[in-house]
Amino acid sequence: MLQIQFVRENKDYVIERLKIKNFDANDIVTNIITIDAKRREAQIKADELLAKLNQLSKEIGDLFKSGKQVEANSLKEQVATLKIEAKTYADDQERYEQEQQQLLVLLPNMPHESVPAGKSENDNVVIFAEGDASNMSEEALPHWELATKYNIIDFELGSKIAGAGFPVYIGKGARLQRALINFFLDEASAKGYLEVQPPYVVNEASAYATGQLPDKEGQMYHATADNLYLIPTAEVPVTNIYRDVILKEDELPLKNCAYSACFRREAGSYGKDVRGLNRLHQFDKVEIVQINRQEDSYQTLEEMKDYVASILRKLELPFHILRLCGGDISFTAALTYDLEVYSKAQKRWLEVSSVSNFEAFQANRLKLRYKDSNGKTKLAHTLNGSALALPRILAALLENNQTPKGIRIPKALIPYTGFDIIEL
RNA sequence: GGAGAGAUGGCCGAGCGGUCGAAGGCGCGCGCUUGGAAAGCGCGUAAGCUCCUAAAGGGCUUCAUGGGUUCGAAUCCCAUUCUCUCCGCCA
Repeated sequence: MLQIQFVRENKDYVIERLKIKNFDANDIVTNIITIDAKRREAQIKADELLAKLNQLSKEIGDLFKSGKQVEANSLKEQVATLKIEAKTYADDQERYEQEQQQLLVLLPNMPHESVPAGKSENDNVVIFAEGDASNMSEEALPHWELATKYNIIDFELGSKIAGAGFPVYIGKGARLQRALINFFLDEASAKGYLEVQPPYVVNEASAYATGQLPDKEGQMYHATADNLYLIPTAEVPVTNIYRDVILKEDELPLKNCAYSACFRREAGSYGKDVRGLNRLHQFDKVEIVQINRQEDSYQTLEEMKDYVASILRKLELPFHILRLCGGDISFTAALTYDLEVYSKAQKRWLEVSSVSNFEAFQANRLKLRYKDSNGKTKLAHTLNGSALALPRILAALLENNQTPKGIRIPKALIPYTGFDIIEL
């Protein structure tokens, strides 16, 4: 959520910036500013009357104490009418506040200067590429066929138990999952990220604070009996650790990593995108989160991007890094890098990580602040990224490492898997 | 799930319906003291909104959350959430 004070003081700038995201903010911003004026007007009136009420109440108290019952009672009558008046203004104020809030949450975050204009993913800019992204022979199998051939993932069995998009991993497949999770967590810990294990469900307040509610309600599984939501990413519970928190400056940067299962309804997805492991309702992911000073957040973003790249390198996967254009960047992000791995058998790039700086956009809703060296309280900048999501990594590993003998396990993973090949 | 007790500032903890944004302590910051440190002493130390060009200063709100009673609520009443104790159930 953008800060109202900033929007009020930089109306044209905000509208201009949001055009990069192909978002026409003119009407909303104009509306917000009108309501903001009314809101403050109502507050001034309400505050004035409340101040008077407080004053009179004190006088009444004093009068009672000194035994002047009659005067006290006549003051009481005055107060009665004042109260009604004050209530009207206070109600107005609250109503405007809510209206303003409802509009404010409709505004996306402003993109960073370096975000290229563009309409769709086709306008994203490749800023880095590494590894051999050539295709394999025509006999190469896509991962869903490899999964069946080697009996390591059973998609039908998952459908029987739960539904489409809930695969069952078997034997070396299951073991490989566990290896990847441990590998990712160990790498992150070595890089200074403190490991946390959060709940897999969150309450309404948490879902609102990170912006899943109200707009993405349909994308989350909802346990209605207890009004809990299954997390779509560990970002939600981990970021909420810092809801309503004021950090000390020397605690920054704050680095957390977390493994969690992630649950997404993915309503509206279809076709080749959902084939095999490409899009699941339940998947595993290790998430990295950083909280930092405003002036340091972009350096942190580079560091996080490079860190994720280093893991892909260790897994010997060909990848490239995209700077997302205005049309493809998410609602909440100011700048996002996508890391995509080349899947040689599907002959396409698979998004395996998204690393973003949200600047103060999330922190504003979260009320996540820090005291700087002057003792001033400021909104922190938040960043996060997948490091990494398992299914597509698994897909690429299976496809890219298929050989006539079996599926080769990259060196870095062997200590975790305990085997170096998946054979028939 | 049943019965009871509780929720106060960064932490501990006090708080007859008015003088309480809240005693006292700890912690933290600054200063004095010291060769330096500790101790000691002094001062300071919540957040949000708002008025003011800004600073200074003022106003309003906030003692789990939401409502209510009252001229006036941390204090009384109701609901919700959470914590603790006992019972029940149970990985």
